[in-house]
Amino acid sequence: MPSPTYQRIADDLRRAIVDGELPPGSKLPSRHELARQYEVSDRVAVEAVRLLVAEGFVEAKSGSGSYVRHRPEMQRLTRSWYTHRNGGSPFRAAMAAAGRPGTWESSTERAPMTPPIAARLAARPGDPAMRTWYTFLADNEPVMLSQSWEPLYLTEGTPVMLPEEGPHAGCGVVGRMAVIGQQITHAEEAVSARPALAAEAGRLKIRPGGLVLTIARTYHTDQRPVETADITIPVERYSLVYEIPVQ
Amino acid sequence: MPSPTYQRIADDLRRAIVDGELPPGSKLPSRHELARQYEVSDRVAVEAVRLLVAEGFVEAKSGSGSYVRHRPEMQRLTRSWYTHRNGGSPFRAAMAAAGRPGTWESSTERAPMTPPIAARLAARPGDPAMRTWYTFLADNEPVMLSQSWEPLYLTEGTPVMLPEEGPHAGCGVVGRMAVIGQQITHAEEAVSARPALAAEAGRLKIRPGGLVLTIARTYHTDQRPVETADITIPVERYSLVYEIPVQ
DNA sequence: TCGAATTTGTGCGTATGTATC
DNA sequence: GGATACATACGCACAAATTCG
Repeated sequence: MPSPTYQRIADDLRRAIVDGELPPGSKLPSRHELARQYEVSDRVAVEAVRLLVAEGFVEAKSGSGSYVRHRPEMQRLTRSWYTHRNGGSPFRAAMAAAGRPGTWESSTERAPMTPPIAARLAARPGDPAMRTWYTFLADNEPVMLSQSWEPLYLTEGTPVMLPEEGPHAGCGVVGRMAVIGQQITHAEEAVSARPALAAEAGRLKIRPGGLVLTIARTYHTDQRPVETADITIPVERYSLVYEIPVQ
Repeated sequence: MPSPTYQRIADDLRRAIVDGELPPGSKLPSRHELARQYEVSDRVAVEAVRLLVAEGFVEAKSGSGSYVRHRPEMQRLTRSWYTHRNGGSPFRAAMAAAGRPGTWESSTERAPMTPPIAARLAARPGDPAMRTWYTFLADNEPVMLSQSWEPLYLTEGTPVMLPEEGPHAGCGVVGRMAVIGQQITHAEEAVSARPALAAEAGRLKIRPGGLVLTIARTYHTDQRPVETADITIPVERYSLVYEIPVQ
C-alpha cells in the first residue's frame, strides 16, 4: 500500500525542511507550482501543505505564500526544586529568574470534585472543593493556564480558604498550606501533551489545534495530597525545564 | 471573521468528546449525516472529521465509521530525584518501579558535535564526541528513543569511553562519569513536544504525525556539562512524571 | 493610487477504490 | 453480493490578502 500522494509530497518537503535545504523563512513552492512538479491536481498540493501547517513546520500567509517557520525563541519555564525554597509561588519565581514580571488573574468558586480530580486528591467524586482558575501573564502575554483544586475539608473556615484573597494571597500553595499546619513535602508533576481545545487556544492566543503541554501537578504532605492542578502551557513559546539534583 | 464551517463542526464534535457526551468508543455521525445536519457539502464534513483524526481525538475505520478514541492506558515514566540514587540508569529504575523489565539496544560512534549539541556541552561545533543511539524497550515494545553525546576530551583513553561496553556498561552516565572523577551534581531536563518525524514514528510504532514528548537532558558537574541527550517518548503511551521534593 | 496577477483559504460536486457490515 | 462509510483524487469557483508594476 503506497503512501497517498499528498503525504509523499509532505514527506519530501518535511525532509527538506529538517535537513536544512529549506531554511527557516524560505518560501515553499506555491501550490500551483507543486501541483505542476508532481503532476497532480492543485487540491492534492493544498492537502500536503495543510498537513505541514498542522504539524507546525510551515506558516502560510494568504496572498503571499507558505514559509518555513522560524524556530520560535522558546522561553524557559523553570520548574526547579530550588524555586520552592523562597516562599513565593513557583510561577513568580520562574518569571523572576527570567527577568520578566509575572502577574496573574484568578477566580475562585466552590465546586464538587470530578472523578479524575477526586482520584488525585484521594477523595470521593462529588466531595466539596475550592476550584480556582488562573491565567498567568508575562509582559501582558498569556503564558500558562491553570485550574487548581483544594479539598474544603482542609481549608473551610481557615484564613486560607480563598487562595487569592486575605493575608496570604499570592503566597503559593506551599506557604498557604503551612499556615494551617499542612507541611507539603513533595510535588508530583505528570507531563503530557495534546492539541489545544478551542477555548484554550483563545485564552493562550495560539492557533486552534496548536500544541500544549499539560501538567497534572499534585502537592503532597507526608499524609495526603492537599492540592492538585491542571496546568496548560503553549509549547510554541515555552519549554519546561526541570532541574534535578543528583546523588 | 467567522470560523470556517469545517472548523465549527470540528469544534462542536471536539467539545462533545471532551465533555463526555461522546464517550470513548462511541461512533460519530457519518459524514453524510453530518453534512445533512449542518446543511453543507459532504466534503466539508470530511474536512471536519479529518481534523479530529489529525488531532488524535478520533479514529476512522474505513467501511465502518469514525469512533472516539479510547484514552490509552498511560504508563508512567518516573523521572525522579530518587531514581538517581541507586547507581543504575534512570530508565532501568523507572521500569523496575513499574514492574516491567526494561532493556535497550544501542550503537555508538565517534561524531563531531553539531552546533546545538556543542552549545549544550559548552564546547565548539565540530569538537569530537561519542554519539550513542538508544532504543529502550519494555516487554519488547519500544518506549523511548535517545541520542546521547559525550565529549571525547573527557572520556578518550578511559575505560568508560564506550557507554555500553567494558566493565561499566549499563551503569548509567552518573556511575560511569564517577569512575573517571567527574562527580555529576545535577541534571537539567527541558521538556517540549512536537509531531513525530516519519523515522521516529516507525521506530516507536506509532502513527505518523503522532505526538512525542522530547527531553533535552544535560548532566552537569559543578564545573561543566558532561553529557547531553535528546530523548523522544510517544505521548500516546507514556506520561512523564517528575517528583519534586519541597522545602 | 490603482489595478492586475499571484497565492492562500474555503467550499462544491463528482469519481474511484477499498474496507466493513 | 449489496449497502454503507471512509480515503483519496480531480477540477472548478470565489473571497481575501498580498505583491508589484
